[in-house]
Amino acid sequence: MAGFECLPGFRDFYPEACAQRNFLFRVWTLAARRFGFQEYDIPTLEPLELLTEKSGPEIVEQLFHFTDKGGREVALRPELTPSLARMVGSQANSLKRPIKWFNIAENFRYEKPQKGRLRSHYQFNADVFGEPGEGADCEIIALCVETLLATGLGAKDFRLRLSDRSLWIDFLAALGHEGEAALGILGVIDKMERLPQEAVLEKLEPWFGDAREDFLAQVKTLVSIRELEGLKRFFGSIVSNAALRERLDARLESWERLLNDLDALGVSPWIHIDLGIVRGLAYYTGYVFEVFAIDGGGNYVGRALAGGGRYDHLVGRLGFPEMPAVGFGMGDVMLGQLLLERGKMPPLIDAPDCFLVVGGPAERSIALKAAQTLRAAGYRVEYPLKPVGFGKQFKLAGQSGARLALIFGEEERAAGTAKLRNLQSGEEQSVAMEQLLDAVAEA
RNA sequence: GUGGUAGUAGCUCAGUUGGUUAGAGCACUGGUUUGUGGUACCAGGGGCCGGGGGUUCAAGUCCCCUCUAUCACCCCA
Repeated sequence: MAGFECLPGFRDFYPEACAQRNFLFRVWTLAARRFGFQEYDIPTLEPLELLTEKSGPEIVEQLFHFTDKGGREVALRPELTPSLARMVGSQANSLKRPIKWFNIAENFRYEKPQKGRLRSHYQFNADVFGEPGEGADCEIIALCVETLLATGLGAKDFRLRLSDRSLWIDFLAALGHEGEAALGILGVIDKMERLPQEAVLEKLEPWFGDAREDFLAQVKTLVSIRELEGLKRFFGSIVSNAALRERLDARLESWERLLNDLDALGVSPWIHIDLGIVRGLAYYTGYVFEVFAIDGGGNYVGRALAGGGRYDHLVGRLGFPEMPAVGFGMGDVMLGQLLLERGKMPPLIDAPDCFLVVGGPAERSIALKAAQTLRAAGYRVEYPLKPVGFGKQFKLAGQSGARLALIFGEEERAAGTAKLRNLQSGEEQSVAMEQLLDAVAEA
């Protein structure tokens, strides 16, 4: 315990943990590429102002920030959306649309660490810019599901809860609540799942007064709906003016197209309509979703594995041209924990292809030349770094997980050969030194 | 940032009402073993008992502070 430890909320990645992390990176990258997303990257350090612009000054308390030697207020990025908006916004008129980009990066946040939530985590982000229709939402949602499936998770491991802030906004508008009031009410609905009913009613009081119990009953009905038909019935019964009626009908048609496309893409088994999800962040404008792990009984466990949605006005609000956008983020901490818990983390043994057994000083340079030849050909080759007895070397060869042992002893040197042993089958063969590469290739 | 619980070897833990020089298993290193395997046997290295202060003849053990982890809040990438 002496000496130094990691800063709180940070992690050292020993080879096994590093291999697991890189496994996630690989899965994320390959999934994004299959969907035609291009990788981009942004700086780790950003001007403080860029980050407060989006989230307000309160976020400063949750940032690693300081003044640099040039007197600039800077901060480690807590997320990449503002930087991404800058990149996209700066080139808004010259980038070919739809813009489909992804990134894997370390993000930082100064807050009390907890399980599944550290001060540094890696996050996979994928976004589509420049396409306002639900086709972009569909692509994002499908990518999110396919990415999780590519990690090895299955039908009974997770569920994507799909909601729609646009429907909520229209619903609240029909009840006479718009703008700030609507956002405040959505904030309460976001917490509804975790709060006792009395607390929820109390929070609703400012907007609904004595009608709050009726409103809550309506909300409960809405969030329990799991079928599109149910949504249609619910919103069909809402009393509203003609303009609102038209918006609601158009939105429900968008839902229909979205669900059809998701079905065609094969991901509908994971999609659960659930208007209980509204996302805490105020900038979401349309479809929003969160992915949760589920246990054997279908109950949600832990924090969200991923979350995202549409944010059509954020780029504009940051001072760039208006640009519709939809995206999601997925962190390494929760996902890694889940894979380990469910036994879905693949064994990531970094075994060499060949382990060289070296007789004595006279054989050593022969063995090392062979090592060089094999390594140059792309094989992973190891040998003992110091003189070790034969018996011990075979033990090491077995422990290393290597497929082949190549034996360079006195007898072999005399015959101008090496002995090639298959460590699984135990079969051995002598090969002339000049045949070694071919023999290894065939073995 | 607020509250609950915990901290002994790299890991999992034992350590009696406070009482000699702090233990086990696993892991690691070496040996048995200079020509054939992950076994077995033997040996070894490794601990400011999280840190600091206090009580006591005596503290891993009791008290206070602090750090760290974890859980619940707050908040959310």
